[in-house]
Amino acid sequence: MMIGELASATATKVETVRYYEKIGLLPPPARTSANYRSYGNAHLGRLSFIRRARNLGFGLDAVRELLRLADEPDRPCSQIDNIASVKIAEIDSKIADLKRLRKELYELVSACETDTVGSCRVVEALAPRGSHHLSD
Amino acid sequence: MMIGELASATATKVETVRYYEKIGLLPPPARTSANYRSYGNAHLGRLSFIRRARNLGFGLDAVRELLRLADEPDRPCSQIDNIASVKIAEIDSKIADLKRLRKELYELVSACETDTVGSCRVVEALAPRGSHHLSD
DNA sequence: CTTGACCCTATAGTTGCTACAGGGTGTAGA
DNA sequence: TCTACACCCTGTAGCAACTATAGGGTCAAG
Repeated sequence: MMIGELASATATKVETVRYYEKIGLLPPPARTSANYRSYGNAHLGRLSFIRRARNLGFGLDAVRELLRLADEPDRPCSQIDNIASVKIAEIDSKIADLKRLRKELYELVSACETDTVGSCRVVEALAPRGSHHLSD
Repeated sequence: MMIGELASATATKVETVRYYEKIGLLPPPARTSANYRSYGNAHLGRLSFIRRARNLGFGLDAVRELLRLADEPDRPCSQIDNIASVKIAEIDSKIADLKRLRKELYELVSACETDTVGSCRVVEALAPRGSHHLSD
């Protein structure tokens, strides 16, 4: 399989595949006589893994760690669970943040419909406590 | 107020304050005879605004836009509401994404507690459909 | 009078890609 | 056979939004 085929099979850009190789996430494949990269199913599997983990919000370092663990099938699953659990906690806190945010923004938008910026609650709310305008 | 004081008052790093000045988000303050930046309450207000907006998930361009609008108190509030409404929609979709993610991760973690990586659901789930190990 | 905490500028590094620039390869049509 | 075109190669520069480093200046306290 050539790089373009691998890329489209995993919804990845060609440049990203080469980038993953450069940073050591994807092993260098064999080359054809024309120096083209030639991939097999192992590469497809590994790249799919990487892309799925990335979509789940893991950073490249976490992906590297997951791959390292996944490559040693005798390790206890709990090590992988630990990484995933940390990620869940992160996600929970992000969700909480976003909900607070949403509530704040929603209240601001519904509180002013015809006013001018001078009395806009959005602006007031973003200014520091006790202040009423940015140029105070 | 010196830069360090301003920074700690707004939970910002000193370098970030200087960075905001460099990209034109924060107006250049007066300087002392020793060429130190000297900030007043207007700067504190503006930086608080920026940090709060950033924490609310606005990108620097959106912050710039909000500041521009906030600086002209006669504009209709609806222009700011529009920006906020778009942001609310973005937040809703981010929350939905994160919830999906959380559910997936949670199911994986609760499905395997004592197994080894070889049969770990996390690894299987990350691998492409139909495959059972990365080096297939 | 020197130590230490602060300040200054300018530049390079970070993460995770993405986009050139400047070339080579391989196949299909005129 | 020529040539147009899609694909491949390497290497480097750019994006957001900072963060860190190098190499210096300033100032109050001991």
